[in-house]
Amino acid sequence: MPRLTDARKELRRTQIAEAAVRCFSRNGLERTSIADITAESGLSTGSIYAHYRNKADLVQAAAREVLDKRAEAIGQYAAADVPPDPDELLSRLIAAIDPAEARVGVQTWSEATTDPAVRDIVVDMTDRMRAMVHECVTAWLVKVEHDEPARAGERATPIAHRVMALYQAELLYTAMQTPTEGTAS
Amino acid sequence: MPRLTDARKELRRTQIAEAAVRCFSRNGLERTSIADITAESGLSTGSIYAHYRNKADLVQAAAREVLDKRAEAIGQYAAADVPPDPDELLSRLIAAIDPAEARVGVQTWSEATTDPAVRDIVVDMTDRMRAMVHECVTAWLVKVEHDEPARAGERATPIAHRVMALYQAELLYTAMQTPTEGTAS
DNA sequence: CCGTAAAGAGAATCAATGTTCTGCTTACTA
DNA sequence: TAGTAAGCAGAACATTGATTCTCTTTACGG
Repeated sequence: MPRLTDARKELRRTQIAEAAVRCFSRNGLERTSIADITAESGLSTGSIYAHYRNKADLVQAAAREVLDKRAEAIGQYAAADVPPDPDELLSRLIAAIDPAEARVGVQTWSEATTDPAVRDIVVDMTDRMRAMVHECVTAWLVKVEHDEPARAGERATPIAHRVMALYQAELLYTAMQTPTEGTAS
Repeated sequence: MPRLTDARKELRRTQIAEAAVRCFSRNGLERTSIADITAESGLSTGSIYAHYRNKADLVQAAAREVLDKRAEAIGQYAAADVPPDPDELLSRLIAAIDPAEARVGVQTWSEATTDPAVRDIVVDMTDRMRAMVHECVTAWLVKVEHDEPARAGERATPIAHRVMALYQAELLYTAMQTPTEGTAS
């Protein structure tokens, strides 16, 4: 059967999703038309609908895209040999924030307040990120502060909560600055 | 000249703005039509356009409405005789969060990422709120911790920053829960 | 190397919605 | 208390934009 090979198909999907993220970052979720994404991706209407059921589907893909990338950044630190202390972890996370993605991230939060599908994605991703931060903090407590693992896990919970909260607040601040940042491709 | 007295006019404006906030809370900024607000407010299309230039204007009014109400809550604590310590302040602020307004608040953040007018409102309000928290923390440092005023103001800055950040994060969590909460009038 | 069925382009459709317009009603002023 | 200009209702309009349809092109399997 002569359809696109899976790899190529996935490539097109991310090509479209990335174009969508750029558009969303510029104009917001609802104010980007399919035509905008068409233009930004260099493809056509029909092509986009061949890869995504509809616009909502694309929004969800964009949400996953952005959140996934952020989760990835956290995961790296959790696996480090010498885990950073919470303050250091936080400032590294903050340093890794990309303004364009911050904007789409905040837009995603907004969408999550009314769209259950997006809400599930955001909640799930947030939980995963918090778990990773928790893991990282636990590792730090064990390796650097020499806590017992059990006690470390317990103590890590409120710390992870705070780190996440401060991180999200910073994301918000970043999204607020530089409202129309030209993201030339 | 037979126009509505200023008080009555202002009443209609808030009546419309409050209806708008309820609609936004349910369906989001872009997915509420003027017709929805018409129905929710019990008025008509023409009437709404007699009080607000257009939908963007209404969104800005709603943003001010929600943010103002939050700022008000903070202001009370700052003026208290026995200022609460930062932790106490934070938990009181959190306790005062209303889910419906939290949702609209988050939607407002999202709008601010692309609409300069809304952005200005949000940034301005956030700055004002942070200033109030700063004032409250300073008062606490002076009255309870017996710092000198100058030093207190300095020490209060990072604390106020954290309190605001944690508060905003909590607002986000609240907005995430209970996606479709029926707000019967 | 072909044949085929999907990918892709772009016009056409069709619903939704912001805004305006036309009268009727009412609240204020004189 | 009467006149008037605004408030207000609701239909009409125009535009926008998501989705669908048709046709052409292309990439893969045999």
